[in-house]
Amino acid sequence: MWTFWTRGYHATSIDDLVKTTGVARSGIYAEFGGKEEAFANCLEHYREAVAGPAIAILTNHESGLKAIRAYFGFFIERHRQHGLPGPGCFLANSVTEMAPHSQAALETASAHRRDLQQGFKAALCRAAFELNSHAAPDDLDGLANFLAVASQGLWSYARAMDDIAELEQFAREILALVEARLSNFGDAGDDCQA
Amino acid sequence: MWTFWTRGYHATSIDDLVKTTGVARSGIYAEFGGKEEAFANCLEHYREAVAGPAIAILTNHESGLKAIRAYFGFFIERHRQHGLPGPGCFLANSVTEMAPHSQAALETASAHRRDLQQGFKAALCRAAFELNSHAAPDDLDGLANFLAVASQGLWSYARAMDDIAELEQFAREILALVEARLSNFGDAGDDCQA
DNA sequence: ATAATTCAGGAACGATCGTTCCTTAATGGG
DNA sequence: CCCATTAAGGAACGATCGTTCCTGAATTAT
Repeated sequence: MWTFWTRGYHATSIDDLVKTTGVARSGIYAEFGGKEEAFANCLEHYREAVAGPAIAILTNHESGLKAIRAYFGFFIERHRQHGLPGPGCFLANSVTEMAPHSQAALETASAHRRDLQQGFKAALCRAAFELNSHAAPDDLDGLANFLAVASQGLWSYARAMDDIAELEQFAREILALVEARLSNFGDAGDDCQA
Repeated sequence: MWTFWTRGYHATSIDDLVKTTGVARSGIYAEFGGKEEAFANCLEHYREAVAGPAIAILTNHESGLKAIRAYFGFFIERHRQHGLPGPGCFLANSVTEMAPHSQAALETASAHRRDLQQGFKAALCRAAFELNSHAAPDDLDGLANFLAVASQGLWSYARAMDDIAELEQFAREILALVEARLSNFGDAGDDCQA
């Protein structure tokens, strides 16, 4: 999976897979059936083993705000350990490379985006309660969508950056924006006119 | 350029270029020297002919807020005309595909990111003045960085979406977030403690 | 009108691609 | 101890890759 993840589909040859995995040529075809199916398999495995646990952070914490902070903290910590530039998000990379020519990759990625958006939505609901925010459900949907886009953007940027401090600043800025917006909803009926 | 843009570097063959551009095989090598150089040339051309004018929107409007709104409006309008899924941002696509293995693509893209960030910064300075915001220069840097990341995320998402209304919602949410944060700075010394 | 020059178009090269198939070493049942 | 079964390792296939080179038609200068 790592090879597909870092190099992408087209830039990875069967020879590369043989060398990096140790599995013999025939083994790859016996187990998966070919390059395309092996790639799809890796994409699914990534969703379960990498993306899934990351999204689970959003639902594991009781506090919504802490959950969102923990999600971005996990992101930063991961890149602090592995170093920059990172491999990015395998799903996002694949969509960029394959879409709009591969329907399968597109569907897998949109399923992932839905999961991520729902995770953020659930955390935001709790956060809005904690902050006594008067945000409407539609507002939280919009915020959740935004957080999904922003976090995907962060993952993508991590593939092309070499300064972890800059990445941290981005993450902090996103958190500050969301908190400001949430409290903006909360104050909406009190002292603001918008 | 369009072929490289939509399909990416590795998935585009010289045959594809011959068929889509009409230029003969030898012409491509006579004019550019090879596939890699042709790709680099397209990347530079994209920066000048596509990314440049888009960034110029941010500096052309006198009003900072209008400039930022116009930038995202241009983005939406472009995708409304061309239809979804769009080709994404050629520079961002290339970074995702080539980084971290191609230093050249990485440098071109980071130069683009700097341009975009500076464009947003200039517009934000004017916007902060318009709104009587008390945001510090560092705050505006952070906001500009955020806007750069978010707009890149939007371009990337446009490559994998088919509903323009959803794209519009994302753009509106980003604008709302930035405006909320700007006015949050403005109120910082008045009735908030953060 | 003729000769020199240019450049599009395509044939052909070696390398590498994804895939298939055959050989061979390891394993388990008789 | 011997044979049937399995799976790994690598040779080899046609197709396609990026690149080079050659041919022939169009153009320009003399």
